[in-house]
Amino acid sequence: MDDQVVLYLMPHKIQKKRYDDMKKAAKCRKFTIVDDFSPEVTHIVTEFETQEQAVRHIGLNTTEENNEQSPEFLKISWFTESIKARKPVEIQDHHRLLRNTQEEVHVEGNEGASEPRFSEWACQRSTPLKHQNDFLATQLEILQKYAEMKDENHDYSRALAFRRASCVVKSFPITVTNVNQLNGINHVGPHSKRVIGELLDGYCDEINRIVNEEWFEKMKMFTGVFGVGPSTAKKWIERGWTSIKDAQESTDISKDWRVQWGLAFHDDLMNPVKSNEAYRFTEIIQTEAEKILPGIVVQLTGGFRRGKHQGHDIDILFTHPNGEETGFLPKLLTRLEKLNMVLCGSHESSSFHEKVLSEDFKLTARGQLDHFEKWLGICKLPKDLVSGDDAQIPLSNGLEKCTEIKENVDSLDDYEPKAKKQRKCHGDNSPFTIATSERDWIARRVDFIMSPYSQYYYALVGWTGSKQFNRDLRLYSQKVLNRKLTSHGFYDFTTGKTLPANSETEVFENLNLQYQHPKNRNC
DNA sequence: AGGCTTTACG
DNA sequence: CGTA
DNA sequence: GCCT
Repeated sequence: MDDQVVLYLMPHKIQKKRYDDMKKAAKCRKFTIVDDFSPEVTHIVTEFETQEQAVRHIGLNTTEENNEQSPEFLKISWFTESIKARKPVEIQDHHRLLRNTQEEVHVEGNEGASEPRFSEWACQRSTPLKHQNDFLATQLEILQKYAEMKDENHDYSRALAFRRASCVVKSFPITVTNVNQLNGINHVGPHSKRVIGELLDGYCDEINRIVNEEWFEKMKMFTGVFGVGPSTAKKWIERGWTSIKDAQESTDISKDWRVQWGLAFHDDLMNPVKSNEAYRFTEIIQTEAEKILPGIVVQLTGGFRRGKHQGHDIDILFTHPNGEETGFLPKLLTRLEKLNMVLCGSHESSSFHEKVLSEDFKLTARGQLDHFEKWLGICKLPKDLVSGDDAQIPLSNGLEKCTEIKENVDSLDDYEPKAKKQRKCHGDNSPFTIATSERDWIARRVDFIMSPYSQYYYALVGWTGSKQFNRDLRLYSQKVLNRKLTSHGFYDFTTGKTLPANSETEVFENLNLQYQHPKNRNC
């Protein structure tokens, strides 16, 4: 009897250390325990609550093949009792997992009926752009930013804690009027509670002091420059600089192209990109992209995909269903340069390839690896394409203008020298000269990302964000599922394989999460 | 006490 | 270090 | 800072 027991302990929802200890304990007691699921397995032990959840995460559809001797699905309690008894104990009903007769809706010690419990994971909650606690969220994020900027010792992690508290109030279903409404909610601890309480009373000294701190103002200002992070900002403050102008007038400044252009076009780049502008730019890109590579998928991502009305840059993700993506981005950039829409930027290739994950060797042949590329830069967008502060401006306005530009440049195509001259023009003139010259365009931060089709939906989730939503998704994936989520895929440590996804919905299904619409990922 | 997303590129 |  |  005993030797017929083949144990499979599912790693999901178990912390790695505890999981290893449990396996060790089983081996010590001479249990037959396997690392991966296989048809010989007779006893599956898991932290999942229902058999259906467990089956989903075993991956293979095992249920079909061995009806005759289907394995037992057991709770951890059976495992611990068996460890204590030093032999597999008799299986009783309370050891078995629940069966999902109907999806979800098992109210667990929660009052009321349908009110879903407030999840500890932000990726399991809906976090809309417009929510019930704008003021509190904004204030908590001041504490977050301040901690991030100080970053003495481990302030970066304290910053995270404030951000999580902010995310809680952002997805809280009602306006918080009393701190006690947050009792028992994860991620809102004593410090955040104290702050919220004071804010509700009308005065919070801690926040008041921060917003009145000159250092904080300067840090916000300097880190607002493209290419300038906390470290550079601190150096500038130490030099006694108090305005962007001080940095612009300095002769001793970083030669990093981002800082150079970021300073020169600071005014343009501080001017928020409006959603209409982003949509129109995407259409232009779509038109050009299709000429270069028919069938290409062009997707506006970032905050605009989450329904934001303004943002600081435009993120566009590309893919091609037939895997013909190699070399596309350079061609697109050449085309945009001819259209006189490129100010500056840099290509970034990636060594990432599925083979790097599954096999343990690095390809050195660049051409083989350039499947996933990025371009980060600054584009020139016609001002009248931008000026649509009125949402009712017909789309054709922008597109006509675009066509006009294209025609002009098409005629230039035959005049190689002229085209070269144009490009050189930017090389000869300093960013500052260009910025102050008469011009009918505005500088915009733009990211282009090319993803292989096999990774596309993971890239889509990753590039749609928000940043906090991604952090939470990935942490959830690691802690709950023992799997690694990136914008390249969803990787199972135990099997060494990535799970494919053919839609954004499938990404969430793979994660065993309720689908969240992009507009509800504004954590 | 240890962990906090991801992790390569320029 | 800064960016994504 | 907050959670495990």
